[in-house]
Amino acid sequence: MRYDRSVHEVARDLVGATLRHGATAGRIVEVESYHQEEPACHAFIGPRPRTEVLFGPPGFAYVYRSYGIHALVNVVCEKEDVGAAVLIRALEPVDGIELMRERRGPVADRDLTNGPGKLTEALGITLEMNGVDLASGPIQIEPRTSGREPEVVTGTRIGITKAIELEWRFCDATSEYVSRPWPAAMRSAGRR
DNA sequence: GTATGGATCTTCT
DNA sequence: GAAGATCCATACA
Repeated sequence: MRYDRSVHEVARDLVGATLRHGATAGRIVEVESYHQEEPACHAFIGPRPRTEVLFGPPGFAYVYRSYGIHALVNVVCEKEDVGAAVLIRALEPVDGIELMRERRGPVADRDLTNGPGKLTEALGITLEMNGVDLASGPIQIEPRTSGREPEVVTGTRIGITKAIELEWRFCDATSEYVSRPWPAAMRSAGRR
């Protein structure tokens, strides 16, 4: 997978790919793209110590702390010095499901990885992995080569207060593991 | 089923 | 001091 191109193209291609860390892996079913041109992106205000990875070369992991509690994982895209990344928001468990259950505690299987903070906990991805190389590091991404074809649908991003009009959320409509139900417009169009 | 508040930390005002 | 790319427990319908 090449990451030195439009963050939105990469986001679409990541739906259906596999995110792997150690013995655990999941099929990516929901992502969002962020770009320094819009205010919801951490890179909007320019490079800061916390966000320097966003401005580094593509193909690296940007892991940061959200709401003081959770680790969220992103894939850095576009060329160096451009701050853009794809946030991984939900997975379907594929490998190491027992280990995920141990890490996540007593929750339903559906809740193992259907949120950005949940999937990092289930896969054991921590803040220490900020800046690791996805081509050689502990976190790997395997492009979809066979198996189920995702039905990619787009919508507005979730959990933000700025640039909420941009439809930069990409989901697999065939998956039960998206983090939230579809926006009303999608449901009324006949999707689930 | 929806609604609300707490946990906890980095960054900015 | 406040807000944020969140999750969970609890309360109520």
